[in-house]
Amino acid sequence: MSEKVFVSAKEVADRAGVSRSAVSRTFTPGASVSAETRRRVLEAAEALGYHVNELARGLMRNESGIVCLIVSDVATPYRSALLRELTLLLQKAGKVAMLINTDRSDGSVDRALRQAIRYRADASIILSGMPDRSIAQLCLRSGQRLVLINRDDEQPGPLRINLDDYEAAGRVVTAFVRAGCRKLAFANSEVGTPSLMARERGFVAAANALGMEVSVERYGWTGYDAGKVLAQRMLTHTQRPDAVFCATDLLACGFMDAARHQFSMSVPDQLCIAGFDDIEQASWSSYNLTTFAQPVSAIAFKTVDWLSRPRAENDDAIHGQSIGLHAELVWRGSIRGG
Amino acid sequence: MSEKVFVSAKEVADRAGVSRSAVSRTFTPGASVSAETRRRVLEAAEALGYHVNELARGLMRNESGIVCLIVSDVATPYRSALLRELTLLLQKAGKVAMLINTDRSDGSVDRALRQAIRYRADASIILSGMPDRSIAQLCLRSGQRLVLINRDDEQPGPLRINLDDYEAAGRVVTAFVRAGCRKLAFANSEVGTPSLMARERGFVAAANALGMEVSVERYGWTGYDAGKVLAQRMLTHTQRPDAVFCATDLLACGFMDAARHQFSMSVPDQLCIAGFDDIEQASWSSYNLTTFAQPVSAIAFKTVDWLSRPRAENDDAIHGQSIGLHAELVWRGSIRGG
DNA sequence: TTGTAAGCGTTATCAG
DNA sequence: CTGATAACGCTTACAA
Repeated sequence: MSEKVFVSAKEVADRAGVSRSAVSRTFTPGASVSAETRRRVLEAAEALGYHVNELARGLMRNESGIVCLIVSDVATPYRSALLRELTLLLQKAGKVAMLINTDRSDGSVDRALRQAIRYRADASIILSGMPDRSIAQLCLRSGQRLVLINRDDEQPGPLRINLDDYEAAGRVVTAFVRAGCRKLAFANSEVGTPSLMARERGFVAAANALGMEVSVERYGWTGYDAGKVLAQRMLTHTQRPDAVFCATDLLACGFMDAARHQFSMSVPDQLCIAGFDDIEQASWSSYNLTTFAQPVSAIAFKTVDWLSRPRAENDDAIHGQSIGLHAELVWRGSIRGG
Repeated sequence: MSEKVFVSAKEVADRAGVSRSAVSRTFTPGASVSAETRRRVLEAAEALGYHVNELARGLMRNESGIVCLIVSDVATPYRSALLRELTLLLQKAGKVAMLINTDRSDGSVDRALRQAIRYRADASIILSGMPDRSIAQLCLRSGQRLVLINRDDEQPGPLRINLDDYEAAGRVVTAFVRAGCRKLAFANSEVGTPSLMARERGFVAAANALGMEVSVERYGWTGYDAGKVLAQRMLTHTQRPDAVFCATDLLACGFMDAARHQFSMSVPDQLCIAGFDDIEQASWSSYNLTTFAQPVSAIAFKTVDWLSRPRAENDDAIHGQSIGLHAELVWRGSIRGG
């Protein structure tokens, strides 16, 4: 027993003694129904436990209300924070989020986009990875909207939101120099996404402009463990750095822990550290990390706002629209002399 | 321009010179199509960029492939870890996850379940909050499957997965006593969910059984900040505890930071601390927290496994099925003498 | 193996 | 304001 049996509009209509169109109209926001009909329909619906079938509605309206969130590393502080904001705003806008985890296997962003198409998602938001050009084009041709968050600005997609990683990284050089640091280092992961590389390039360039060399090291993924390993490598050099900019807060936490607990260095006295993302842990008093804040709310707001707007207005489908957001430096205690 | 125009099976059929049923059959796993027809359909589909419309398919099959994840505090380490496992396994099982964030406003679990019904979800997995009995019954009556993770065991739902919170909490008393602690304390939040309260009761009961009193304090939400506040309150008592069990790792991290940085206490020498959840940060060397591991993978596995199984087999819809999972104590450095 | 036709639960159109 | 009727894109007997 217990097959899936949902009650349909016809049953409600029968019970309320009206036509099925009347039922449909009752549940369509801007439709004309008399108060009396409406009342009777609502009553019958309540009694029967009727709920509009969004699948059928989507079929007719050619608009599913579904927005796909394509993301890897969901359990990471920054990603999950962005996820929280996005789902919240999407819901407020009457949309529903379909979450596609691209953690395992390669080319899974493409698979995710294909799934978005199969479910006739109104839009896809890509938080991780890069879609293949052809599949992205297919999405756009199908009339699906695409948002790329912190992806390469070269990637196709009608809305691209990017941070000023390069410039931000430059600003931290100034901070280090002001703190009296001379031997700068950059700790990066090997994943080499555009944002990460932009931070590295920006940091190195700004340092070079001041006539300083930067020792760069890359290892592993962008997590805590990689930060520890990076510290082990970089702090055993003959020339120990006195300031290190980590491409990510997670890296910074790992780096700091290793510096303190394995090399007995004091932060920020012997070593200044900066990170990027402003994850919650950066503010925990064990770390108290100076870092750049990802404007999570702003990113989510811009995204959903753009999605909620009518099509015609932003139909820059060929070139795409690019929004640049600013990463604010959050001063805490890991750089001397805030 | 750029209305949503997806290519339909009819167009593929026309191009391939076959009937539309042939197309349908080609994309239905166990259907009989000749190799030649199949090839031509696939070719046409590829050329046109055709993708099955899951909305329409769901309408016919009465099975959407959608599973709703109802959750609050997504950005929290434990929750996001569970989310990661669930989405991954669901995808592997050919399902797709719809994420409903219940952070804001009350009664939103009910709203979420209603949405699950509207999208004809095959199942809903509830990670936070409690559904109203009536709406839960409606889901079940509609043939939607319900899974409750770490909710009250009294709640309705055919699959309930729960931890042995009560017993686990008892085991930490033993650990504290073995470490020579005499003044036990329990730091809890005010949210009072069943799991949290079970930990508190289990801890107090086990301590009482050994003739020890426990000072219990409750404050705020289950986060880091609340942990700090709890420490400030509990460590200014005339009778300072020498061991504290925090209902959550997040609370424990906050508590530990406050104890060290504001009260200059050393952990575990002057104060033993235990937490619950085994979030990633618990293993970071600044905390090195002894804690209970949430069996995240097991939870996700049990859930998806149950969902993948045919209906008849587990149609214990009235009583529901209850799975008890064990929380393993992870020994680290925050209790003396591991 | 194939095509034809009916039907899934909606909404949109169009008379009344 | 209301009710018939025709889509929407798909699956699935049923018949060939």
